[in-house]
Amino acid sequence: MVDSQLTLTPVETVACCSPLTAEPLSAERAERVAPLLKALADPVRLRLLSLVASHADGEACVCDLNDAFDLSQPTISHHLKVLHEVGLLERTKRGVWVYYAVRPAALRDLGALIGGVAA
Amino acid sequence: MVDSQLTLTPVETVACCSPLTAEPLSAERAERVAPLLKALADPVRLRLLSLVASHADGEACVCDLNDAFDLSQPTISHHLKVLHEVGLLERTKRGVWVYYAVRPAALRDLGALIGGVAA
DNA sequence: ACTACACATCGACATCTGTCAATGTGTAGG
DNA sequence: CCTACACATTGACAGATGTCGATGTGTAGT
Repeated sequence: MVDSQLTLTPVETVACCSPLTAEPLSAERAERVAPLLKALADPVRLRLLSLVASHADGEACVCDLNDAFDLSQPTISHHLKVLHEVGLLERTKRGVWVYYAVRPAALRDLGALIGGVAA
Repeated sequence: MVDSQLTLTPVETVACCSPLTAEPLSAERAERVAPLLKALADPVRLRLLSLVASHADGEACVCDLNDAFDLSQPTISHHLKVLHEVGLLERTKRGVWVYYAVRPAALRDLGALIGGVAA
């Protein structure tokens, strides 16, 4: 596993092309966009992403995120992994702590794809 | 069942407030936004929505949509129902045919929520 | 080394989801 | 009425998903 350095994350395949409403989405592109939306389509992950995004330096420690939910630590870890694998969250380890940060471009592109705002 | 006349569709609960990145999403709001994204988070439904949106008059007959996929008619009907229930698609019956049309505002608001463009 | 801590992974489980074949419902023509 | 057609609903089933407890991994302090 080389992580997102060499492999193209789903989010990177969205940063192009016209919005949903402009022309029929090809089957291939739909298959690549869907996982991104699937990653977002969960209340906990939505809140996690929002929490990280609206944090002070645009990043948040897992320990903080854990405390914000009535869920087990493995569950939070799982959700963060999903958001990370899809390319919506960056992962940085500093000492014992792990920090997640949003990729603003990812959200912007996805929003444009759905909302129809010119990319 | 009174349909979307009296009950508030998920999509209508999104048309407000600040984007994900502005401030932490409340648990309640996350619970209401997630179903919308869940409805979108499927390759077939993405293509259906895109097909309808980019159709001539902004609406498309189910018969046309059926032909665009290698899926059974009930399956397409199911996906259209999901998109309709969540408020992304309007449903109109004319004679024997049923036409679906996108709600532009719904997509715009959802895109703004994700993309961070001011609502 | 040992312990404590932060986080990830694993295995198991109940629930949700996409799909189909079969059937139902309503509309229009003969 | 009876048939044909467009679409919806139902029931069933395999596969995906969210959750947890238990365990693994790596880092830092004593």
